[in-house]
Amino acid sequence: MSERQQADSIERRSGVSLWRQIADRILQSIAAGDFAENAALPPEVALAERYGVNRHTVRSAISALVQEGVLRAEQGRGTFVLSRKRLSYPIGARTRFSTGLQGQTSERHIVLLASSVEPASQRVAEGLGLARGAEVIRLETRGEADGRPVSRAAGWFDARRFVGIDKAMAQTGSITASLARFGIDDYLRQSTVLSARHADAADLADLDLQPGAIVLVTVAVNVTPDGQPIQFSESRFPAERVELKLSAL
Amino acid sequence: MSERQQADSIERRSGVSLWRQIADRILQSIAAGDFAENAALPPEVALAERYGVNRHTVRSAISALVQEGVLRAEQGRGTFVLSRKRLSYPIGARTRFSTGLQGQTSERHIVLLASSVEPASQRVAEGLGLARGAEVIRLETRGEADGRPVSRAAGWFDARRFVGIDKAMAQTGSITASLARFGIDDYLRQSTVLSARHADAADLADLDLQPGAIVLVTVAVNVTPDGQPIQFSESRFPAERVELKLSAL
DNA sequence: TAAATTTGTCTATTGATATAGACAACTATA
DNA sequence: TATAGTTGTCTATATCAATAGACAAATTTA
Repeated sequence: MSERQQADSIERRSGVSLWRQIADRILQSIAAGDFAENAALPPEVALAERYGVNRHTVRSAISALVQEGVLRAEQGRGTFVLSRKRLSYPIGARTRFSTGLQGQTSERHIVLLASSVEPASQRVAEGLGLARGAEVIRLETRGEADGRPVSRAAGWFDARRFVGIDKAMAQTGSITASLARFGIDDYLRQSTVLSARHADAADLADLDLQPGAIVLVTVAVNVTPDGQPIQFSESRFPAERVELKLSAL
Repeated sequence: MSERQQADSIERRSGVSLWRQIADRILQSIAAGDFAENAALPPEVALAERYGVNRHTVRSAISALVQEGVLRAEQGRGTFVLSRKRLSYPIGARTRFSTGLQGQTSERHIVLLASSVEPASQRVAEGLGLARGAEVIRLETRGEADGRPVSRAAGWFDARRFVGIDKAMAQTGSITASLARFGIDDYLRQSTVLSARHADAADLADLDLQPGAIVLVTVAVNVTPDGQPIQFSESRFPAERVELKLSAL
């Protein structure tokens, strides 16, 4: 955002409090690289002037970001960027969790939170090419990198074809490895629909977000190389920690 | 979102007012197809109960959406969806504006808002493979569909190679047609980085949004079939009106 | 026509948000 | 060791957001 002016004005009586808007701006600034690692933010009075608000309002914004682990404030010294760069999450024909984040983080893994068998809803059935109401297995997972949640996904699989995939997932911690047990060595992403919205209560808990945060939502279908649908998924990413990099589709 | 519970609870003292959160939910519901065209929303008391808030809070949310042109309230009858489905904006190797939206809208076009010559910033230079500070032409455009803004983009081109592309764009109203004048019959999308954030003051004005809205941001590079970069762009989409569909090829 | 349903308006009260000013506490530096 | 610069805490006040209740106005249905 280096070309655009740092938005001069902030919207009042908008439904979004000023401190949250300012916190968003600061996050954007950091993500845009306006501050070096461990650099000091401008002093509170300067920020207050820049955004045209009271110093206390800036303090509210900063304290939210401190709580979030993005900033560290030291009395007498200043407020410093703890530099949490946004992860660049690749999406392409062969989207995989751990391979995609290689090099960006030292540690990453998927946790299986829950699994269940349920009748397929309309859109799941459509995505998987099953009859509505057919039994599907749902896996609820969370992706973590360096101890911070970076994704929260629900994946649906044909229950008749993938009996026990929940246990495989629990053991291996990998969708790819689990599918391999069913003879699927390769799969491709057929389609991805992407949207964004405010985090709801579930997102806040799942992704360890502060209220008012934004989540990126992808709805995708994975297929075998010959076009047979095997997985329907809805994933949510915290927009403040993740960007999606669309590569060679 | 048919599988997920209609968010049980709403976040309080979050920096985002309850009425805005509820307005967001209603928009999601509509986009998810929970209401048919011209269908009536549940009555205010029912919505209040569902979201666990006072009826007046629901009314604030509804009045914001009425102002936005999404709903129409009629005393004694109910509140009706004016059905503005989200456009599905395709992104793939051959992303074009007007072809992509075919069939979804009756009318669509790009307006050239401004153009200028400027030295390339760091990221523009990198994207176009030029030296930092090299002269580039910037085109500011807005995409409209059925009279509503659906995108707002800045595109940068090598000023030495594309002399007069601003005039071509003004005449043709099409990037593709303008590039054709420079002998470029085909181009591909090399990379796209996607993020989301709250709309800033400029977004609100450019995209005719209400404060608190969310914008999807893509930063992309277009190249000729032999890999020569020709365009660097940053586009912003109103998340409430647009979803991005990532298509293979 | 009467009753039920639904949106619209009004008053009142409480808590969160934002502004304002003053001063304490801590740090770096001249 | 002063001094300037910075974050932390406190009090006070005004405005916005949310709740609560009552009733009016319009529409649909029995």
